[in-house]
Amino acid sequence: MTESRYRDIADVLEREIADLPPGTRLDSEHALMKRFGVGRSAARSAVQELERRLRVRRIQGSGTFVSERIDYVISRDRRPSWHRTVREAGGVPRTVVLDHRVAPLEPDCASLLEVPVGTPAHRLVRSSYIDDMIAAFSFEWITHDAIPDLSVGMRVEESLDEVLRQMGHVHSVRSWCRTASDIPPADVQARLELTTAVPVWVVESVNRDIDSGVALTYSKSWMRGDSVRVVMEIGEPAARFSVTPNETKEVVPQ
Amino acid sequence: MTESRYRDIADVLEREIADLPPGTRLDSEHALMKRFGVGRSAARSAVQELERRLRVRRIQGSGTFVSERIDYVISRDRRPSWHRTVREAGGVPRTVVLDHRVAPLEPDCASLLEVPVGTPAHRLVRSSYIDDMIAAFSFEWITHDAIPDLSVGMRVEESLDEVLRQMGHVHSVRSWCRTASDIPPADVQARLELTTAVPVWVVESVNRDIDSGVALTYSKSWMRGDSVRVVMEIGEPAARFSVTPNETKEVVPQ
DNA sequence: GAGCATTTGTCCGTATGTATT
DNA sequence: CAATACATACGGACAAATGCT
Repeated sequence: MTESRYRDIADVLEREIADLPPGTRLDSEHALMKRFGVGRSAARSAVQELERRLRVRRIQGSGTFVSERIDYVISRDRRPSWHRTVREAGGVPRTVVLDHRVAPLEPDCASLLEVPVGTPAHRLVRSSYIDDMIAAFSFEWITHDAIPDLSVGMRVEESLDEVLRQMGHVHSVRSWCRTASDIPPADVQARLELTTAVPVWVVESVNRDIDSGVALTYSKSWMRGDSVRVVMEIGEPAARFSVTPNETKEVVPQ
Repeated sequence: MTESRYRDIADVLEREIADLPPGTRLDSEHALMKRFGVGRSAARSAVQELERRLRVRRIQGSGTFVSERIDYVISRDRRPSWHRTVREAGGVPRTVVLDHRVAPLEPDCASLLEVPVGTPAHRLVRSSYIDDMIAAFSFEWITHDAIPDLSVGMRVEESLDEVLRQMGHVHSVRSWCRTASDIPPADVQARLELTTAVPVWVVESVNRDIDSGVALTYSKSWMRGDSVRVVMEIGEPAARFSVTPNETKEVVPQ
């Protein structure tokens, strides 16, 4: 492969920031120029390389910051809760309601929630953060029957899963889920504060009450790849196999 | 957001190549400079933007080519066959065996295949292509019981699923699967002919015989994001919902 | 194999624009 | 308003990989 100074610099920086807490600011491009004795382009390429590796995110006018990337494991038996998942990974979750209204369900949502088209349901639009860094953007539909006064609950508790438990007296579990990765549409890209077109996670999910089996919520979320690593599992649990497919012990032959 | 000429150029080119067959070569950077009346950096940035959008892949010394991106849908009821999936998407699949040996199973694989540690099994290392463009790289372990003379079958048929059907007389189905997206280790990155560190799919799968329930194969594959869009589904099928989570009808409020 | 043109990859210096603090 | 930091862009140069003669 082609030699490159910027890759060396990126490797050095990657090792350095490995132990730094998320949100820590890196040296500016100008500082890197002086430190490594290179021009602007090499210094800039190095930091962009780290951005491609999902190690940092850059904000114009502000700086380059160590990113926080948590595992978001989706399987039949895990609670469908953003807040819970983030906290278990050691991050501080936060969710902001951008819009909340009660509206009749469109055909797509209605069929997934197994109610007649036009049935009124809560419609939430929210942004989610990890350690105050934007991580996800989502639409959520919650059947009106599950919890008529959703807004009351959402004022004291950010986790939808928790609100449904405490005020709706239902325990939601994932009954269906579809995950992919894609270039988001421009509006979603803007919501995720992405300045360039990169793949993000698309997670759709239908949750039901564990006891009655009644469909409660349908959600469609976009998640930044540098915030979460979505891991999706189907079938019987992986016996004694490690959960992280990160480490590769196998060596490529020849 | 920041204005940029290169984004405009990228948009123009993206529309132009939308209808071109995969593998078609784009204009060189030099040609784009003259055509759009910009310098090299702007022309180059435009093509790199298309690369980030997974629309093209670039090969040093050769050129920039329209990429082929197929849907790879993983669910309980779909056949675990690369060749079948690619062909259904209109692409031409090809697989090359890099290494084939019979070796005793390590603990991890043995437990997933539910046989004693050290049981001999076939170990395949293969590269897979779509329209002669590298798309995937995988390790596969096949229990020796399922098909003792695997190499004979692999000489006439590239699809492992087909070989097992025709020579092993077993019909494999996915019993467990885990999918994620990650920056690959350097050796895998090289195998995928990636010159920069970008996220790729990691798909692990255990397949069993549909009749006896006996575990047949365990595989770990890496797939380029600009070759396949992995879609994974758990739970009951999505009713009348479209399979592609691409189109976003919802409008972001305010 | 050697040589050559083409194409992308890396890097420099410099300048200006834009967003944040 | 000023300073800082990232974003875009120009022109030039050389390196490395590819493909063809």
